[in-house]
Amino acid sequence: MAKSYKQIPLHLNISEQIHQQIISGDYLPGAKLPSESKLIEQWQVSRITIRRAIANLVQQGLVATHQGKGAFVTQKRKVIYTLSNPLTFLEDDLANQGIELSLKNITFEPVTPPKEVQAILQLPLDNPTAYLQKKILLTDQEPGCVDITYILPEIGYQLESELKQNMTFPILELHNWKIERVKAIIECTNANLELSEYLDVPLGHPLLVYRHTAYTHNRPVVHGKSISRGDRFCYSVNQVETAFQQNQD
Amino acid sequence: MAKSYKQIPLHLNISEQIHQQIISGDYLPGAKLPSESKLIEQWQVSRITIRRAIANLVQQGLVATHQGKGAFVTQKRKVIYTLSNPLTFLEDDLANQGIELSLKNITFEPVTPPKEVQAILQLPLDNPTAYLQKKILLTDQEPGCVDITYILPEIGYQLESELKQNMTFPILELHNWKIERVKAIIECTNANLELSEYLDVPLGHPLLVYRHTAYTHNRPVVHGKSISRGDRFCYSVNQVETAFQQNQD
DNA sequence: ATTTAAAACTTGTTATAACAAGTGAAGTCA
DNA sequence: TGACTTCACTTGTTATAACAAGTTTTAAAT
Repeated sequence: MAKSYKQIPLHLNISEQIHQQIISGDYLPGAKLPSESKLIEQWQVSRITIRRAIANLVQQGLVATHQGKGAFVTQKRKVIYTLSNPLTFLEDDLANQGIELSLKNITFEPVTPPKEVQAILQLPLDNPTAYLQKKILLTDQEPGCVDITYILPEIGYQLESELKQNMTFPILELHNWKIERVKAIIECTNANLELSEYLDVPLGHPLLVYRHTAYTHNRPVVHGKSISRGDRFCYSVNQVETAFQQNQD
Repeated sequence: MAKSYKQIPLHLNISEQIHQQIISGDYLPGAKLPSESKLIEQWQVSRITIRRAIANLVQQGLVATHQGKGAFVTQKRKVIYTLSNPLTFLEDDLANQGIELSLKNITFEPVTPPKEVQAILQLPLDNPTAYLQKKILLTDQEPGCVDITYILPEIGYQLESELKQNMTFPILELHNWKIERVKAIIECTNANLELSEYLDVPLGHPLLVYRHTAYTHNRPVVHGKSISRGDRFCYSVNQVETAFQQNQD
């Protein structure tokens, strides 16, 4: 029979207690939690409740489950993106942290972008075409970031082969498209189906989004977003008082 | 009887289709989805599957549920934090966007901070005390951000009443603690129990974290984190080429 | 007419049950 | 020995059922 419940649901109670056990070191990072059947035995509740409790922990990023294997405490060492000069944005940064960076191209094709993107890139109304590139950044062989970028057609056509194998900004820099300004928005979301497959994370996993537009001679050249695993990445900012007077516009 | 399932689970199929309906405008922001019983009728599946499908949408931030009322499509208009001068960090920023800012103090007390914080604030080893402040920032009367900050004891003692009612940085500035540099990390997580109560969001809701340390004359004065609702806030950055040569250190 | 109480919605929690499917170890056959 | 199969163990999906608890509408009582 279904039992009554008061203020705090059972599944929450259980997940909070396991949470405490993880924090206190009863389960170290990488360790395997007891199997569902053992937890059912231990807590004397139904499987649905245990599963809900574990789902809570997964949602909080403390635990990751693998079908057929078990539930494991996640170990988080975050990769730091430094928000200073956009050109050194990634490669040097990651190299300094001893992280191997590789790249996998998913899509590279001319498309008609959505209205907002057409406006941002100032595409001609009679032929609003741009190259759409999707690529996955792998850090230490694991997918960590999806990059979805719209590129001006002349650039995309000219640099296709290089853009497919390298980071965008350095390649532009190499070919006389000097990036002088980047406007960016940092936000967070949860993984949808497409992203969860690209990044190998469960649906709803927290993700960091870096939406950017890069300018050369006050002309937008690329616009897109980089979506990183929130459990593995973060952004670093240095705000200096003097920057206030200098970058006023 | 339980039916077989192939690659794509039913609940995912359903949530993706509802997702499409939301995107295509069948359900506008703020609109109410059909009730669970109607969706069960519509899709000819069990309640547990419909609930799982809706849970997926909630997890992705597309839908919010209210017991006794229903499930509603969320309407997102994000508040923008500009990462330029830390002093104007919030108040001016939000005022420009026509957003009313108010503040609710939760905690203000002297504590012995954790080891990492002691080191960052360079507290004396024989008496490692600092003020711990927790406050909630409300934008347009709704809780949007939790601020958890450790403050040097002399500052906390002197400015207690003012810090309880105002933003931290402007108050410090007013009293000869000129903030010259802020080191910050931006990351994202999902809401745990404490944060979900403070911010009035479901467990696992995506959150933006701004971890910062502020310096006066190369001395750390405050260290803490601001945790904002990921569905309502984002950070804006302007990366300018010239900034590279100037802020080298 | 206003207030109160009941009823009819809604979503939230929990239990039991069965089958699907990934993983790894033990055992079988060549 | 080596490749294959089988089995036991794991988590994943779905169904049915009952009760808890907010919310709104309706009906009753004053």
